[in-house]
Amino acid sequence: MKRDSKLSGVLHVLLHMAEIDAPVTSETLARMMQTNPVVVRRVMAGLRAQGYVRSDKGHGGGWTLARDLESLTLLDIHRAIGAPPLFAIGHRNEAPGCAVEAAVNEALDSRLHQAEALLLSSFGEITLASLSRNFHRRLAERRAATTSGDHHGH
Amino acid sequence: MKRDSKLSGVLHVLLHMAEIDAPVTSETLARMMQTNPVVVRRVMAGLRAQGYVRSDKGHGGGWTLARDLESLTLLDIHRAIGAPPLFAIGHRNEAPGCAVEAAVNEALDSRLHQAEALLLSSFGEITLASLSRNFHRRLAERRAATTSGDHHGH
DNA sequence: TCTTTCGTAACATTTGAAGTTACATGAAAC
DNA sequence: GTTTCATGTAACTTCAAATGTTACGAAAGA
Repeated sequence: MKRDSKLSGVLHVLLHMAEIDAPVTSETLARMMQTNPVVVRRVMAGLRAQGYVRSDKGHGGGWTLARDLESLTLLDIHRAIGAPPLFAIGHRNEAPGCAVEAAVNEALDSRLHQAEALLLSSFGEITLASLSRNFHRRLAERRAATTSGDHHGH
Repeated sequence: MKRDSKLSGVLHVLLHMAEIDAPVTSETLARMMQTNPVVVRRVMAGLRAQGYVRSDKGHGGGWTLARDLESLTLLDIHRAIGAPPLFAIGHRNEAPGCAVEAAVNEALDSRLHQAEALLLSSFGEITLASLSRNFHRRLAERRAATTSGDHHGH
């Protein structure tokens, strides 16, 4: 079972867009995500439908953030890309005539739903802005490490 | 992304075996799980390796429970079938040179791990015996409903 | 009008799970 | 002992879903 990395890919792209502050083409984003422009458009379409990003055609066109990162959470993004199933496990038949099946499904489903609720609510608490801050902190650390390695430290 | 239903399938099978109290062939189990005998053997092999079930060849052979259902939890079963990934989402590259990627991965992974821990621990609290009790309760209810429908109620 | 860029349908590729076949091994029945 | 029933397992095939690709249309600016 292959893992869906749409969410992670989109987040990656959005954070990069926040750094650039000018329309970015699908072509460029595709290179960042190591994928294809068409795939980018496909997934970004969901974000546009929610008004999180804008797309413009023609010269100088491309994708632009339409919202403050502070106002966007992982949950928003997850929903915008179609709220794909979070879990890799589940049960087989939805309408079990078998009482054993029903008992198993009930037990599994209740725990799965509980875990899902927790996960989604934690997604709701993470803003893209906080991810961006985390990113900048890393950049700074990385720069500091490099500088000291170059014997330019104090 | 297709959902893995091994866990649910195996639970189904184990509960049925508990009812039968005689060796059950892969053939029979396969019919219960609506699959193929070889697939059954494949997944049951993991349970046998843990000593949860026994298999015997030849006439009158088949699969037998080797443990009290009270001593088995969903977590045990999950591990016995190879502890397949619980989540359908994840990130792309494990070794990100990109600081954005690192920030995104950290945020996602930490929440995912947290949710996973919760889910696994809840699996650890559900015994197969409790599932079996749930199953018998359902049977009784179903029987009661049928009886009253047949005008045999008091 | 020509180039750029998105929009999207249709098709191709890939990948991993699941299913299948085939044959070997071992145990009980006869 | 040999026949039948059952598991063990490797190898192969099939299938489904995700992803990638091609192709062409629409809109916007140069």
